[in-house]
Amino acid sequence: MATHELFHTIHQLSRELTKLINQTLQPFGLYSAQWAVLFVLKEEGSMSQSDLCEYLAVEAPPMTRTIQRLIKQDYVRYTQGADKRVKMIHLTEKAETAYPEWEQAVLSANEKLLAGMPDEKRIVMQTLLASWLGTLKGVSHE
Amino acid sequence: MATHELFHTIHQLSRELTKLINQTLQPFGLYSAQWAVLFVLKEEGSMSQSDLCEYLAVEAPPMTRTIQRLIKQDYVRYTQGADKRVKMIHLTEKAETAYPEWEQAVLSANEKLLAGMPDEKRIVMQTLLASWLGTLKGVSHE
DNA sequence: GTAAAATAGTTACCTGAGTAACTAATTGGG
DNA sequence: CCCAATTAGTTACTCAGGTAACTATTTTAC
Repeated sequence: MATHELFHTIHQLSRELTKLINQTLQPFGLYSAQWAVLFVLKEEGSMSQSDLCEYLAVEAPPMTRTIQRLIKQDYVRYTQGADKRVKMIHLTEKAETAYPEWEQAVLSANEKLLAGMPDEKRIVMQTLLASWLGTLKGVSHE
Repeated sequence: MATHELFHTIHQLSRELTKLINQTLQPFGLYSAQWAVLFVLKEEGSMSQSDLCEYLAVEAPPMTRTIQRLIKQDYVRYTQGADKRVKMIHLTEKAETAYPEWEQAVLSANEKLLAGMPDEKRIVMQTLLASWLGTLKGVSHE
């Protein structure tokens, strides 16, 4: 039973997807981790940094770094909430303006990545993977 | 069509799997990337570094680093081939001796990671993922 | 037979993510 | 009310992977 093959396939897929998304974003000076944040902020509006972490299932330190880079590029800003510990993150005008172009590039890349995969298969896969991830997250908390 | 959700699930799975394998290997002072190399060398015997790269679908520089760490721990050694550019990598006695213990730990971890996943589903998933990866690798070469 | 192209590995530097240890602010218990 | 515990975020350091540029060999082509 070659379980390691399954794991290896998943790692490779993850790397391959990131690589191709990064290639897509390169003309805009963005990277995949930044795009994930921009995407969530566009969907959800203003969010605290820890909410972003939870949403994207990432620890706090990588999020700090990603946001600092986005701030440097003036795509994101924060405002202090009533709770002075919290940084509420939101998109800048500059990001809102550029967003549609980014989105179109990413959407068309996604399409290419899934070309030749019938919706039916995609949904089966997504369902299986999501349920597996769910049980895994349980395992690690024991 | 939430394709980003599928991608996000795969990234998370990849990270979660690595995390749990690293936890399993920690008592032995090993990391997942090192284990992958040790496993292949055990299966295949002596291999050149570039063959290892190809087999594990990893670029040369990470492989150099992983092997250098394994050499430092005296789990691996290289001998120069007829072609002086090539380094043939092989396990040391020390690694051969310790291997069964490592293997058992990893196998039992793998079982835990797949607990609750019927073989049938696992195979469907593996098949879908592998065929997707295959087409993806084609896309990036265009 | 030698100069150019290809190949194996390394070095330097980058993204992405993790843990541990820290600071600053807030909440709760006595 | 005030001190302890918790929470939000940062800093420092690590692993895993990637690209670009390099060295040292080996092939290939002329």
